[in-house]
Amino acid sequence: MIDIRLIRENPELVRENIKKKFQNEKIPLVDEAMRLDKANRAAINEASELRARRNQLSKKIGILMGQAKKDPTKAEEAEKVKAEVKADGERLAELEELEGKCKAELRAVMLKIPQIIDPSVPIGPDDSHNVEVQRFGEPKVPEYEVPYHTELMERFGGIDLDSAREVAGSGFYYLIGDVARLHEAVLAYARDFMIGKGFTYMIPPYMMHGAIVEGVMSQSDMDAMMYKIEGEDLYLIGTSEHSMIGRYIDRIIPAETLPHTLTSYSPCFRKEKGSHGLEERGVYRIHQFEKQEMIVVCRPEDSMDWYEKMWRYSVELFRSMDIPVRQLECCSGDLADLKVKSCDIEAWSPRQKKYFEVCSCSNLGDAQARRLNIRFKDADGKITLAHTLNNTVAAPPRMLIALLENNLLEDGSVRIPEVLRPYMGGKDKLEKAKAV
RNA sequence: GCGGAAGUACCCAAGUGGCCGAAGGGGCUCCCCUGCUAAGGGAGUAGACGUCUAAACCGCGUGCGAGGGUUCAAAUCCCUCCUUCCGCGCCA
Repeated sequence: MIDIRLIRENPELVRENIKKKFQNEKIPLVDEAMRLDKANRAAINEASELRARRNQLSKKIGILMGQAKKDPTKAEEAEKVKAEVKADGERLAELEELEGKCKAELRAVMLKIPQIIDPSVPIGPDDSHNVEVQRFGEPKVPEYEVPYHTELMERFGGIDLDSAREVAGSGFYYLIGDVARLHEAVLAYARDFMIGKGFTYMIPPYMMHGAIVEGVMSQSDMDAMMYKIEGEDLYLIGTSEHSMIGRYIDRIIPAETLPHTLTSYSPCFRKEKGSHGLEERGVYRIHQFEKQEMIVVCRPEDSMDWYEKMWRYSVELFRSMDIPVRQLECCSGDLADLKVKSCDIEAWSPRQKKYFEVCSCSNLGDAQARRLNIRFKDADGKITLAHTLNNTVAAPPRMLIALLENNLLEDGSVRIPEVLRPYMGGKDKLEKAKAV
């Protein structure tokens, strides 16, 4: 969401930005926004004049009513003034309705106009134009065969999808034994890794009210992703970002506490409406998974530095588990409307011989903050919109795929990266285990 | 979940329809006095948002937990919801 003042002052810049994002159909929205903004302000002005008049006259009535106790003629006078105020009532009600309508329509339009992207963002219409920026680690393909991840997990007696389907449907899993333990080990390690970077660990609510959901996501995302609790005003979170950022709605943060660098754990629940390809079987795309996330709320001038730091943390984390990764920058057309700049960290899959997404790092600039009214206040009293960023630290079910594939040994066992061993009771290998 | 009480500015708190954007106190900021560790006097102290403006000040509008309603007029009356506290119940 951009500042309406930017449209008032520099509509051409906003149109150019829309073109860069290959959303030409949205260009008329700029004029639409200007029109609504103008109508809105006209209504506000007329309505507040009427209100001012009403306030004045009402005060006068009050005085007359007081005097009427001694002088009955004043009561008549008061009645006259009452009639006067009442006469304006209809017009005022009309204007108030108009005001509400314009405001709502304007917001709807503004929500569709994309955030101004960073000049460094590569221009391209869709994800095929995303740009590989850099690789970290050697993407190796072993001589021996690398099986599908579910098969690997089954080898260690670590997964039961059949029962999960029966109990909860497709898109759920039972993780078992060492695989389940490894899953938690990754989370615990990721948590401690971020704490080591100075982030504050947080466990947020896993459910939230509809009003917060509407604040943190678009209606279409909401329909496609969110599970609602029947009969209650509660939704299951799709990522801890939802309740972590929701925490800041309508807040004025004391500037001296910035930046807020947080790392949150939560289960995530997603409907995942849409097609599931062959490569999305197993634990790749599921309705329930767990994730360690990083969230930064900072001053505008610091957000690009944080963006750089954040994606590098992901790279460092994955490299410490011997997983080759690359940084893939989102091009303009693939960049979500709220984002100023974003990149994915993709892990190497020796089986598919390609990289796949494991982390998504985004700088939302002030777009999310404007939408949710997240501001900070300096010592001199100046209030400014904050910048917000988020990035995945680790989402184990999916990243377990990369972990297993990249650490698979020729004998069919999986080496446990050293950093995870303390969380695995010192174990250094996953070995064949019987199913339970 | 049931019953009871409450929600007013940084904090405490008065205020049951009209000179109330809100008494009083504490705290904080500034000034004065006095000086020896604490006391006296005075002034200031909604923030925020919208609008107006080139911008700011000013003005105007909104604002007393949130949202509706009644009324010429709502902190005050009515309805719904939320939160907190105290009992009881239930429960990891």
